[in-house]
Amino acid sequence: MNLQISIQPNLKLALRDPEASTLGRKIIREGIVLMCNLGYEQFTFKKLAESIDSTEASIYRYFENKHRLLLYFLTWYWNYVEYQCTVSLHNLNDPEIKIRKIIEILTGGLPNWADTTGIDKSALQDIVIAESSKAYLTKEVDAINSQQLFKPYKDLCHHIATVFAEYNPAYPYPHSLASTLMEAAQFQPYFMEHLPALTDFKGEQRNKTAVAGYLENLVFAALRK
Amino acid sequence: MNLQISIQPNLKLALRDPEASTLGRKIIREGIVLMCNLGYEQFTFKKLAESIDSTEASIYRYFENKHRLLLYFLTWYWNYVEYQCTVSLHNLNDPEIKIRKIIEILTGGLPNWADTTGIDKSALQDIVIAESSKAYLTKEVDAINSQQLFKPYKDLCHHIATVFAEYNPAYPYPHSLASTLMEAAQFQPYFMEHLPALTDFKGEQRNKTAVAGYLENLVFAALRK
DNA sequence: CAAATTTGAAAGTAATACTATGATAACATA
DNA sequence: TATGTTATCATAGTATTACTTTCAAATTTG
Repeated sequence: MNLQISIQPNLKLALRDPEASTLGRKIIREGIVLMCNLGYEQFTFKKLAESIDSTEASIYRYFENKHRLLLYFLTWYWNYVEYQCTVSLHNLNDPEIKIRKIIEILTGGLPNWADTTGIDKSALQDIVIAESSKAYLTKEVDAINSQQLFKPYKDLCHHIATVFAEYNPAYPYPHSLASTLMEAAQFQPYFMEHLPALTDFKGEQRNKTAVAGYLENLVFAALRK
Repeated sequence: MNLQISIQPNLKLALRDPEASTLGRKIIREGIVLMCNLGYEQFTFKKLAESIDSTEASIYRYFENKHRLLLYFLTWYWNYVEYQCTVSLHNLNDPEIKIRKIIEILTGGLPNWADTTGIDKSALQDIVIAESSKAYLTKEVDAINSQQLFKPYKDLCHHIATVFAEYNPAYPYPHSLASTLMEAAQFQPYFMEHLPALTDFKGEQRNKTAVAGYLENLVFAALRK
């Protein structure tokens, strides 16, 4: 059996569906690698055009600007995480185990399991860690939000909050705890690598397991009945 | 008695001390208001020059680029918060009360108490909320860090972690909890305003007290002995 | 095969992020 | 008060970014 899953970000994000053409797919796949390497600020459509042997104008036919392309990447990622959560939690009843699973998914990097997409998940995860905040920390946030473009992120947050409520229905802040968890799962590994003074993870344990330990401790403490 | 406090960001941040001249002080004071209004991306030295009736070139004699200016603003802010914590915690013995005070300071906005600086603290706080992450989420992070330019932020984090350790010496993640707290104290009010689905704070309670309640609950739960 | 669509190639524009230079104003010292 | 120093202004200039436009060639689709 070959499970074909297709992760399709909101169509409003792109001017035309990039998964429907060779050029479009190259924009996404090379774009992820290039943005990961250069960082959002240094990344330009011109550089991407060069690296895929195409032109700036052609890329502009797919995406209005690089902020939309970033949103497309992030949407892809959050849809993928949501999908992973849905699959992983499917047969589980115990909310405690569900929460552990969620934290594992959020911190664990994406398994390349069943990957037929050709998307470099590890590069994508690096983009999510380093550039996510730039998606919403902009003066355009309200305009973007009113187009529902943050829906996958909000849906995942709500999904997690629902599991928290299942674990402890009396806890008053499930959504805030979920968004704090999602943010911390990005920031703590980044701090661990670049600003270790902001964490308690020492050099030798530079692995995601340590972060997961901290987050589990935090979440279960907060939710304790 | 007139307490004169002077908050001086790291000198390496500026090419010449902006507090030592009229123009320099205008760059800081108007710069804060303008960056708050336009957001980091739309803010330019040219626009700032126009709004203070000076020239781009003159501003470049004070700051290498706008990222340094942002760092200067943030450093000012974190030094100020550190100072406030030092003063507020001075006569307190009970670590529980200290923690409540810290959360109040982190979420409460800056009182304009004893203000002789002419700096718009409320605009500065908006910059901290919306633009802080852009200070370190850049490919230059390691270079900047090696110049000690994140020291005030790291010092405050360590200060808070120390109070956590005082409250519960056995807690294994005081620094990560401190950085998570500092980040959440910025993000939750931002989410409350722009992406309320990521929080549990409803429209009518759009005040910082609600966020403080969530953060106290979270921190004390994590630190529970 | 014809028509429609996509892409490439090239050029152009406005704004950004600087750098350079010479003139003038302010200021400090002798 | 004269003189040297430094800060600021005014202007101009460069390279890059973030796009837009146009037209021809290639490709896809009906």
